[in-house]
Amino acid sequence: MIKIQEIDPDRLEMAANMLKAIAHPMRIAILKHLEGGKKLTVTQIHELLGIEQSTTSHHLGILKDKGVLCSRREGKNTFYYLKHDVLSQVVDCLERCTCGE
Amino acid sequence: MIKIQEIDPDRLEMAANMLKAIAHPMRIAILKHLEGGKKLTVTQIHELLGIEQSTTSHHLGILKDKGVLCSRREGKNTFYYLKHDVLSQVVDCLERCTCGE
DNA sequence: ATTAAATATTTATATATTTGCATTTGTAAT
DNA sequence: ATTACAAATGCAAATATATAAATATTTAAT
Repeated sequence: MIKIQEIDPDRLEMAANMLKAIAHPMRIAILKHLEGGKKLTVTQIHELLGIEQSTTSHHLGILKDKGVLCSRREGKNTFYYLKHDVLSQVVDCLERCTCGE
Repeated sequence: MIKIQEIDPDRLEMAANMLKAIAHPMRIAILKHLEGGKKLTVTQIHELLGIEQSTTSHHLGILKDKGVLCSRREGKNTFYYLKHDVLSQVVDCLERCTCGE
């Protein structure tokens, strides 16, 4: 049994940033739409969520910047998808915890 | 295969709040100290983290309010501990994700 | 080279969060 | 009842975040 976690401030900061990126209702909704390796464009997400295009782009930018999502441009479209699929499990886990209040 | 997640705005909000509560370097550090069912007092945590007593109390209050921690008073001390132990797994999972950047 | 569609950026405003100090409340001991 | 220790609260200043409107960039088609 190795104790790797001596609480490195930088890792702490990174983890917090990643979580902060996810910790927003719209961004969680985005993640849920991307579960299972799905790839969606900015427009698709903006229509699915019913929020402004620029707001959508901002949220996607945050998620990408913090290492939650990746993106790939194909012609005029940019597809976004989960970088680590486990992240959607994190969200599910959290939701289960919010259940039994 | 049941599709439970029709993305209820309230659940979304709840999950986001819980995540927001966790998404802070100091608060993640607190969770790591409480892993495995450990119970610590405000003073212990405030000394472990090297931050102000009132700041510590604030952070603990946020974590408790959002359903991440529970507390139990014993004499002059108040012990804080994880409500759902799975939450420390969430943190570990996240940290693993921050690794392979 | 123009035009149009998709995405990103800039900017401004509103709102929320973090932090520490000072204070207050709760509890136990003398 | 006074004192002492532990924890919580109110407050203010600094900082960060969210949103949307307007603008700019990128790419493809004509």
